[in-house]
Order: sequence, then structure tokens, then C-alpha cells
Amino acid sequence: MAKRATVYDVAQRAGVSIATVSFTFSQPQRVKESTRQTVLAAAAALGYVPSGSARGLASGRTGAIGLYSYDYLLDGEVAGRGEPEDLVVGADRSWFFPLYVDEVQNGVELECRARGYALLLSGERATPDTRPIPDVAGRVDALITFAGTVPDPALQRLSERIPVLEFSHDVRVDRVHTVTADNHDGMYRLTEHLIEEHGLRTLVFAGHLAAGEARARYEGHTAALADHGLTARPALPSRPGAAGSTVRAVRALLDAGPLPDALMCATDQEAVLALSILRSAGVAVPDDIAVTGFDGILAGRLSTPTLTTVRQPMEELGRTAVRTVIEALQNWEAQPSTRPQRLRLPVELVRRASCGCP
Amino acid sequence: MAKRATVYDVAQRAGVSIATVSFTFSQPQRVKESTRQTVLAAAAALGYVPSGSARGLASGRTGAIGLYSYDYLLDGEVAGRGEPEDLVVGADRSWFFPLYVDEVQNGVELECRARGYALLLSGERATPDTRPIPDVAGRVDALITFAGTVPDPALQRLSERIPVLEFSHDVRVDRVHTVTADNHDGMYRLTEHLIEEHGLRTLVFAGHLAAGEARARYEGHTAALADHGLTARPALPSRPGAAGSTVRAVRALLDAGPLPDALMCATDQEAVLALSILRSAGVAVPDDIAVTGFDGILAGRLSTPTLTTVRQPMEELGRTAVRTVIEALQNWEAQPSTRPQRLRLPVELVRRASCGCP
DNA sequence: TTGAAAGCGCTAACAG
DNA sequence: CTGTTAGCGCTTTCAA
Repeated sequence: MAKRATVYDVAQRAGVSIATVSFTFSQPQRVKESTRQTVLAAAAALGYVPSGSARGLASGRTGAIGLYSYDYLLDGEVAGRGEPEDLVVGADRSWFFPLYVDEVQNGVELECRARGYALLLSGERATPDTRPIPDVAGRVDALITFAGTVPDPALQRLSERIPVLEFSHDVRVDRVHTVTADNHDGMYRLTEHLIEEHGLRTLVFAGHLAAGEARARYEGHTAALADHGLTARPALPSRPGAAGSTVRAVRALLDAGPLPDALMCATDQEAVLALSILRSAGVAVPDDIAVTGFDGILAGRLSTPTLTTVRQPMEELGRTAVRTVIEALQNWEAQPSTRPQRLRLPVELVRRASCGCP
Repeated sequence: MAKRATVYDVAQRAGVSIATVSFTFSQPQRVKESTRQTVLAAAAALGYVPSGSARGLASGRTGAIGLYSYDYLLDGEVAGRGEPEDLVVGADRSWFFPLYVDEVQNGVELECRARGYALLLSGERATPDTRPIPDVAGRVDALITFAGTVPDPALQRLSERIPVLEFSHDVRVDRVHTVTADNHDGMYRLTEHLIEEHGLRTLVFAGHLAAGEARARYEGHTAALADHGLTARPALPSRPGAAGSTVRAVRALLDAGPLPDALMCATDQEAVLALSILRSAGVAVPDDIAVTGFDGILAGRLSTPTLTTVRQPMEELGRTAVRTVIEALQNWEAQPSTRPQRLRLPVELVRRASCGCP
């Protein structure tokens, strides 16, 4: 409770100047051993805790990297209106935890830890009564964001001040680094697998094409179909996290007459939901219809049947992002004109039961 | 790249004082509408991003809560020496992700988000070349730690400066709030379940009794045994995260002659590992021996057989912690003498296959 | 409603 | 090796 001790208090108690106190902590070797011990003792006695704010202000560096992510409570369809089918299928976050973003975030955490940076987590708020983007941006040395969480103009501005990286397929802002998985290739191979190994012919894609990743996946899907002389159907609109939209997509499929051979979802989250909806509709997967996902989240291993999917190197995506911004940070003063990185990591096909594989 | 804009730049461009700029952001209603617009326009034009450090220094608040957790690379036995059995059983973190700490952290994140706080993540480092504890402590308004990550004297000191909460069973530092699950009760009931429902008699506990949680679990275990007229055996030393220790514990069991009826592990992490070790030794679970865990992590649902355990309300533990420190923060100035919270959340028995339940 | 001015606690030249 | 001295950018009285 006592007023927190400052460098001045420590300096006074140790009988030295505040500069010496500062050096004792920041550049120990610059201070004579005996002096250092005195200072350390004084600091300990006073319960001195250096102020991160003051340090950041004076040095111009915070030692933290920011991660800006989604608002998980965003899904008004589930939390708010509560459509019956949402409740039935258990569409809440905990049902799927850890999600794609959680695993990527885990990679970010691990790499920050390894590199000695603290990680400042923030994100969209359901109630936009605050302005958290500048809030977090002003407190970190570099910023990492998930696609779609920060508007382009804001990203643009921020990227002029600090290194900014977005997990996204698209390149929309000049100076922003991007890291993504090979969405096109993954979906191409998965589609090809269904066609060649399982002899499926009528394949339907469901996803939210406004998102760059999903669009790339759809393009991989249509490319594979074309290469095998098949024609693509238009994508069914469905959005991960908006259970209602996925329910409607699946229902549309059920109502449209004979089922296609396969339903290829843009994400595992949607696919697992689809599995659950199909089952409660009495449709057998994979016998009546094959279902696939994309991402490789744990929920796909726990589903019935287990989910065939494309696994992204989630942890590695996170680690790569951190490495990239730290590198950018080091070049920041030196060569401001360094080109932003545009990284694409390889993915892996995961054959499980939902496509008909054993 | 341009030197980042400050209040001075914005003030100059808007033709007002820096105080007005500050007010525009912090207390909009105090500024005339037209002035505010002018300031906002100037800020936007300059790409102004308020400095969190300066703000924190001046206001004395950071708007962030710190979470200090384990170093996941800590396990030298796995990463370093690489005992063969560690490699065999796949003892790395990703095998178990998300761990107990991850799910608790998730709750912390969610609640911080909901309450408008940013979350600063930090933790022990394998290489202790830095001093991250004060580092993070100096940058946040309140600190949450996992038991055992911060030495008591440090906790003591920090708790005199900011609200501190530890996820721990023990109360070792006066002013530190604690949140924990009911370890004793959970293990008591689990032990009772094995005795009453499955008729088991010789039960062995494995865990790291130096940890308060594990000790409480062991005590619940012995209490249940005593209440049923059975005698407890000494606990086998095993530590979660230190695969080698668990391997040795299980091996000791195998070498000691006839197997006991059950192996009750202090954590799921150890139990899942035990399952894997027993299987490779040709021992059938639960037929030859029952195995149980504690925590309720996802890995226990994926194991073969699935793991009977006690589930802690992990997300809720995290959320409760955040609520508690925020409340403490609000009382901080008002009534410094507020007693620290000592919370204990209820747990739930989860019957799965590894104890012999269907 | 706005401005002037005094810090907040620390770092980093620059002297000595 | 240590001390002096400017700030770092913002918040916050207190006046006007």
C-alpha cells in the first residue's frame, strides 16, 4: 500500500544517483560489483518494482508484442437470438476449444516466451464502447492480428508506426506482413482425394467467401474439380462461429432433393457442426454423404465420425509470425524500406473416417 | 516510419492545447463538439496513436492484467537428456494441448476481454537470463500467477503494490488472493467411487506432494481409504511435465510384484502418460489395473481407454481470478485493508473407461 | 470550455 | 565507474 518505491527512493537509500540504480538493472556490468550489491539490497528492502510505463516511455520500447484477435462472444446468432438448432448442436466456443485461433495463439505465446517478449492480448469487443485497437497498439513494439479484426485503414496507419503482421491470405495493405497456410493447395488436394480415391462426383462447398482464406479454399476446390472434368456448384453460404448459418446451409442441402456425394466445409468448425446436424437428421456420414473440413482442430478428432481435413501448421504459423515481426523490429531503424514478408506455409492432408477412409 | 505523432503534433495541427487533445480522448463530453471534431480530424490525419507508456506513467494505471505462467520448455528430462521412454510416450506439450493451464488461461482471457482489460502474458524462462517477474509486474494493474511460478518473497512484495492472485490451494502469502478447485473433495469422491462401485481395495497414488494441490488430493485419497477401512500406501513420486518421473513411478509399480487394483494419478497429464506406459508394457487397463486422473483435460477424452477423472471448472477458475483482482483493484485505494479472497470451486466426477465404467 | 504547467519514473547521453 | 540533466508523451489540477 505504501507509495511504491521509485529509482529515487532506491538511489537515496543506497547513497547513489538514480542513474546508477538504472544501470544496475539495465547494464549490470557497467556498475562496480560492490555498488551493485548495495543498490540491489536497497531495492529489495524497499520492494522496488520498476515501472514498465516509465521505462517504456523513456526507452521507446515496451518489450511486448501485441496479439489482436476475435471477439468470441461475437456470434449474436448463438448468444443472442438463440435459434433452437444452435442450442441443439452445442455451438458455443467451449464445445470446440481449442479453436484454430487458440492453437495459432499458442504458437505465438511459445515463441514470444522463447524470445523474451511479453505478449499483450487484446481484441474486438462485443460492445464497441472502447477503442481497443489503438489502445493495444500504443503499448507494444509490434502487432500481430487475425484477418478481419482490424480495418484496413487502421492497419495501414499502424504499420507506419510499428511492424504489423496479419494472419491472412490476402495482401491488402502495403506495409503489413502476412502469414498464411497454403489454402488453395490444401483444398485442391482434398478435393482430388475425394474424386480419385473415393470416386465422388458431386461435391458441394460451404463457406464464407468474403474471407480470403475461404475464398482461396473454394478456388482450390473448383480448380481440382475442373482438372477432373467436373463442374463446381456455387458455394453454400456458411460462416464459422455463426452456427445458424451452417444449420441453414446443411438444411438447404437436405431440402434440395438428392444429396450430393460430399459436403466440403471451409473450416473444421463448420464441418463438425455439419456432422452433428446431419446425424440428427438421420443422414449417415460417410455412407450417405462424405463431409470434410479444413484446419485440423482437435474437435475433428473427437467427432463422430472422425473428420477428414487439411491440417494447417497452426503452432508454426504463430511462431513464424513472431519471428517475422521481431526481425522487422530489428530492421526498423536500419532499413525502413524493407519489403514486408509474405509467407505461405505448407499444409497436410488428414484422412479420417468422414470421407470414407478407414 | 515518420516520427510518431504525439499530442503536441495533434494539438498544433488542430490549433488547441495538448490538454484539449487529451480530454478529447479521455473525457469527450468535456470538450465542445466542434473542437472535438477538429481534434479527431487532426489525429486521424497524423495517424496519431496514443502512447500506452506515457499514458500509464501519467495516470498510474495500465489497463492491463498480467498472467504469469509456467515455462513449458522447462522439462529438461524431455528436451534435454532425452531418456528413451520420454521419446516413446510422446511427452511433449503438444501431445497434451490444451493443458490445464491453457484452459484456465482461456478463462482469464475471456473475462479480461469482457471487462475491457488487456492481458499481458509472461512467465518463467528456461534460461533465467532475464528477470521477467518484476518486468511484467511493473506493467500491469494486477497480477495473476500459477502456483509455483513466483517465489513467495516476490509475491509478498508485489502484493504490497498491486492486487495479486495465485491459482493455488495453499495460502502462503498474507495479501495474496487464491483461487482453487476442491482438490480434497474431488479425490475423496473419486477414491470412494473406485472402492464402492468397482470394489477395488489396493489403491496407489502417484503425484508430486510438494505441490499443494497434489497434496490436498492425496489427503482426499487417504481420507476416503480410511473411511472405508483401508490403509493408504505412500505416494509414488511423479511430476506432471516431467515424463521421466512418471515413467519411473509406473515402472516401480510393475517391478514391485503384483499390481495394485488402481493407480490414481494426481493429474490427467500423468495419468494419460501412465496409460501409454502400461499399454506398452502389455498391461490392460482397466482389466489388470484401473487408472484415474485429475483435471479434466481434453487428452483424457482422447486416450485409450478414455480417462476417468475429476473435472475442475477450468475456465471458471480463470474468470473468477480476473473478477477477483478487478474487484480488489477497485477497493485498492478505498479500503486497503480488505481481506484477500480465498476461493474454492466445486469439482465434478467424470466416469469414463479407465476405471472400469462403461 | 480551454490553456498553462507540473509532474509521472525511467533512460541515455554527456560530463566528470 | 558514477553523477547531472534532459527529456519520453501523457494526465491532471488549477486558472482563466
